[in-house]
Amino acid sequence: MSTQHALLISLIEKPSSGYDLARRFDKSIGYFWHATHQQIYRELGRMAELGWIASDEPEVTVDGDGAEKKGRKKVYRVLPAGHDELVRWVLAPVQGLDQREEILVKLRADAAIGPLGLDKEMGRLIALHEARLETYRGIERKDFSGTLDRRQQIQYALLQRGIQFQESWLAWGRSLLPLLTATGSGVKD
Amino acid sequence: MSTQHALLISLIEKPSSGYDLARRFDKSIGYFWHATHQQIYRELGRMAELGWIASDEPEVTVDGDGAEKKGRKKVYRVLPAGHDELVRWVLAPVQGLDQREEILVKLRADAAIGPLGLDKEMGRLIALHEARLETYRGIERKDFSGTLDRRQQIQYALLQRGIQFQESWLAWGRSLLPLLTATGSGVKD
DNA sequence: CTGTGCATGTAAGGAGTTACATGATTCG
DNA sequence: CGAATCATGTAACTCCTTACATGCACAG
Repeated sequence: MSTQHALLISLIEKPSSGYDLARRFDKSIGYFWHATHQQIYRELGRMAELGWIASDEPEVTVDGDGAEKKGRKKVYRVLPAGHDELVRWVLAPVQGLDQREEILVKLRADAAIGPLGLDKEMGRLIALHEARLETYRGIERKDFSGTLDRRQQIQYALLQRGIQFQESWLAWGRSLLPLLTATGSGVKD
Repeated sequence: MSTQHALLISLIEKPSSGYDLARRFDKSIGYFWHATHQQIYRELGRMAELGWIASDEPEVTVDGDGAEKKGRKKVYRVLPAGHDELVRWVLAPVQGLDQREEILVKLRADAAIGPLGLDKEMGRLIALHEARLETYRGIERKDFSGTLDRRQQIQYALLQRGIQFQESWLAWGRSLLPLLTATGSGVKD
C-alpha cells in the first residue's frame, strides 16, 4: 500500500494537517495518486501509531472551569522511522506492471529526499514494459494483419492503445534514466 | 463496478465456466482489466442471482446408490437481462477521469454487441482529457520555465509523463471517433 | 445569526487480495 | 499410483468509497 508513502512525501515537503493534505493532494500527487480525506485521516492515524509521524497539537486540552478546547489543528511531521520506511519502500522492487504506477510516487520521493538510486528499479520497469510491448506486437502480427471488419477494427484500436501506451512510457522512462543514477549529478546531503 | 460487465462481454463472446474465464481473461481483457479467479467466481454467483446469466450444468446431481456426482463444469451463458444491463452500463456516462479506463471495456462491449453509439461518450471523455492536458500545460508554464535543479527536473519529468499520456490518449481517442458513430455502419435493433 | 468553509472524524458496505480447502481428471 | 492440472469454492483481511456527524470560525 502506498497511500501512506505518498502522504509521507507530502509531509516531508511540508508538515500539514489532514485537511491541508487532502487539498494539497488534489493539486500535486493527486493527479496520479488519488486519496479521499477519510483515507488520509485513517492512514495518518495508523502511521502515528507506527511511530512514523507525530502531531504537534495533542488530542485535547481539557479542564480549567469546564472549558474544553479541542486541538483545532493537528499538524503532522515525519519522524526518522517514517523517513526510513519511505526509503525502504522506494527501493523495494514491485512485481509485475501495476496500473497505479507506483513508480511516479517513488520518483516524487526521490525528488524530495535526494538521489536514492532509482535507476536500477527504473531499468527493471523498462524491461517489463518492453516485454509487454513485445507481447502486444506479437498479437498485432498474429491477429490484425489482413483486412478488418468493424468489430476487428475496434479490437485493434484497443490493442493500439496498449502499444501506444507502452511506447510513450518507454520513451519517457529511457529519457529519465540518466537523472536517476545516484552518481549522476550533484549529490546533496 | 465493471468487473461484472467485463465478464458479461467475455461470456457473450463465448459461454464459459469460471475457470475458463479466469484463463481467457488474462489473455485479452485482462491486459487492461485484471480479475482473480476468486473475484470471477463471486461475480458469476452474484450475476446468476440477479438473473443476468445462467449455467447449463445444475449444482449437483445427487442420489442413486450413494453416487453423488458434482456438476463438473458450470458453463455460464448470458441471459437477455444481462445483455440489457451491459448496454445500459456501456451508455452510462462516467464522471471524471478514471484510472481504470472503463472506456476500454466499453469499447470491447461495443465490438461484441454492435454499434451502440459510443461516440457521444467518447466525445465527452476527449473533452475531459483536453481539460486535464490544459491544466498540465498551465502548471508547466507556471512552474517549469527557467533553469531547473535536479529536484525540479524530476518533478518536471512527472508532469511530462502526464502531458505525454494525455496527448497520446487524445490522439488515439480522436482517431477512434469515426468508428463509433451509430450511423457509421449498419445499426441494429 | 445563519450560512459557508475549516477541520476531524465514525459507520457501513463494496471491491480486491491472499491464503487455504476440496475433489476430479489426466498423464507418465 | 503419484503429481500436475482442472475446477470450484470459503474465509479473512485490507482497501476504497459514500454517507453521515460534529463542532469551530468567520463573514455578511
